[in-house]
Amino acid sequence: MSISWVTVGTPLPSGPICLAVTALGVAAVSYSGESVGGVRVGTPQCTDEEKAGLVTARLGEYFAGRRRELELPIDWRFATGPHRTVLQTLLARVPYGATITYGELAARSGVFDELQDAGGVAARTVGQMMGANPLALLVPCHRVVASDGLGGFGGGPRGLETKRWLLTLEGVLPPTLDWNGPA
DNA sequence: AATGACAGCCGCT
DNA sequence: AGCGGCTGTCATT
Repeated sequence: MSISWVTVGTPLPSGPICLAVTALGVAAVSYSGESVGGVRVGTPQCTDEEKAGLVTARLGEYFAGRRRELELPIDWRFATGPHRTVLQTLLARVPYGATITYGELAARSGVFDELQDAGGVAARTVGQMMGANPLALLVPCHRVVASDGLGGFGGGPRGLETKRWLLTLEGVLPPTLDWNGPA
């Protein structure tokens, strides 16, 4: 099945994002043109006007604060096994405006042996899975935080800043002085 | 209360 | 086969 790319402008500190779309839906999302899941961002551009328009419109509404759930079709091809299970758990259990810790998500996913989980091993594994998440934004990995703070974020040098921006948009964090999003 | 060591693994190169 | 990376707990001070 072929993959094509759509570029969408955003108010994020990291700038525009690129989305990989297939006939099944969105397969990957990349901040600032980094490769995802071993697939290079770039050509070919998406020529399906309807699909590209839908993606652009939904994201635009989300960033403007007019849409809480993206509700875009997802192609899970780049998330397999436990990785996919954790991502789907996150998508199903953590709604807009809520957060969950790495450890708690690990427990709820049920893919780790909790009795043998001494020292937060499962939590680290979840963190690694979030870092390798091919579906940024669609699967709300920015709502996963550390037990004692914000936690980390990939997506380039502006990663953490981007995570804060998204949490501010969703009302989890108070706006900063340089907030450029919707009220 | 603050700091630091350490344990352990998925996926890319 | 190696390595880097979005954490949490415990033992110190």
